[in-house]
Amino acid sequence: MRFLSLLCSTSPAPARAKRTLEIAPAPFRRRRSSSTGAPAVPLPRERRREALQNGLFSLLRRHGGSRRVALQVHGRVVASGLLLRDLSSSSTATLLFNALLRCYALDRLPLEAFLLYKDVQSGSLSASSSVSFNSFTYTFLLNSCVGLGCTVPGVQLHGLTLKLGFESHVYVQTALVYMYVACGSVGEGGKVFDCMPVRNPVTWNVLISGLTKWGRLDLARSLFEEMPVRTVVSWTAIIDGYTRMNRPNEAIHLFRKMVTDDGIAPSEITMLTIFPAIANIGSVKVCQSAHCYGEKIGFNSSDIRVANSLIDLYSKCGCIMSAWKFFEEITDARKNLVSWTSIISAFAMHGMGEEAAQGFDRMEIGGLKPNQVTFLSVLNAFSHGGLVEEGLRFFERMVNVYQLVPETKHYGSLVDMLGRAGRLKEAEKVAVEVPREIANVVIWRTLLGACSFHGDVEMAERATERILEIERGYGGDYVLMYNVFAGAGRFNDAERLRQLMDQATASKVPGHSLV
DNA sequence: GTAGGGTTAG
Repeated sequence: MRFLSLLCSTSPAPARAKRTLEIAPAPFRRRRSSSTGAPAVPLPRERRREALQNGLFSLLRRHGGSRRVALQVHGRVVASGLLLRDLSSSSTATLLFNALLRCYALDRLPLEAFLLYKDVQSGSLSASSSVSFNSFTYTFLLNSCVGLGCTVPGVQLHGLTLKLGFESHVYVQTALVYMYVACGSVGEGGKVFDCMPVRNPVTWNVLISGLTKWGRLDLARSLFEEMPVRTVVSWTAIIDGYTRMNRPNEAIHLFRKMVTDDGIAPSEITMLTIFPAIANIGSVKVCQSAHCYGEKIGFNSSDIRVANSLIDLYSKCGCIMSAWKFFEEITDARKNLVSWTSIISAFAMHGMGEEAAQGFDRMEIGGLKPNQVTFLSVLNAFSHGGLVEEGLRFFERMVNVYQLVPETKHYGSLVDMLGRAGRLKEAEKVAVEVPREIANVVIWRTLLGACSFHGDVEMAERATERILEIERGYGGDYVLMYNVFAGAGRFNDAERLRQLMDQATASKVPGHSLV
């Protein structure tokens, strides 16, 4: 574990760090007078320590988002015993300690946060504690708990904060609501919320976002209507809820309402939230006006995520040329891996395998390293474009050159690609070779589809067997298999299957077109 | 020196 090696290390910086960050003034370096070159009088110990604390603190502020810097500062704190000693309570020490916790909370590193807290609390870092815990400490610790996926440490902190008298502290209580709902304990979060004597918009937003995240859209909506002051975050959260629940028209309606009724300007995040809703309704006109708005307000050029999402949006609205044109307008320096993956996936959607391959090559030349998502997009492009040999070659490259472990979807794409091309034996071989831990029904369903298309009855039976081993309730499988039997003239088998389907009480939802 | 919404696959 990186943290433990840090603790044991005598070196102030973690071994993995590429370079040690320069902090002025350095702790044990003697200053030289600039005029004479003679050593200056060393600062008193306390002042020297405070200077170092300040240096580390401002370093954290400047590089707040960097995990490497946080770990380095942590290492420095441990190695130099900075939070230790017989000082009376020092505000700088507390400041530094909290800032470090904040970094861990933002970076979702609960373990590091708790170890730091424990060390200070137990006194191994603070002989008579120069650090005093305050509301900030508990806010950050609670935020660190998010992502643990369990509320146990959070519940303990909850008790502790009550004991310490933070029961009406808005920040601490809001952090509690956040911790509970983010960990899935929506009811507990609601209880804390209900008991709060004072709330602010963030408190409401935290609860609303948590509710939409867990699909409780109606409850979120009523809170949204009830809240006294709605900010852009509130609107974004509720819009996102509708988008996720596949209710794009309501999402777009709310977006318009936000701008016209409340006069609130959408943020970058609001744009990111509304794009999938626009893609869902597939309106080129709305897509274009979203593009224009982004240009006007500057999001398209200031935030690469907005630009990337626009590529995807154009593509999903059927405008591959606009997607391509917009992509090309982004300067190479701004394009990141997601930009390239988005355009490759756009080509994939439109069956343009050659273009996807060219895009991939250009990306590689530009020095970007593809990930699993990039490869999945490329494979899908080859599958939809019928470029089987290229697909197999890229799969091999993904595993051997880039050392990426294929996921179920990569195998699924291969099966689809081989199956479409009628190379059923190879497709079945891939399906059989999928590691057991990640094998799923989709792989076999894909193969069954290909068998049905190419009329291979025996293989279709084998695929159906595999599907039924895993899942029995999906009527589509029976229908496909029925068609295979019927197509081969094996009407008795077809009838037997239909009875089997009735027994399994599988139901097939009748197909319908949205167009 | 606090807290909240986050781009690509499907």
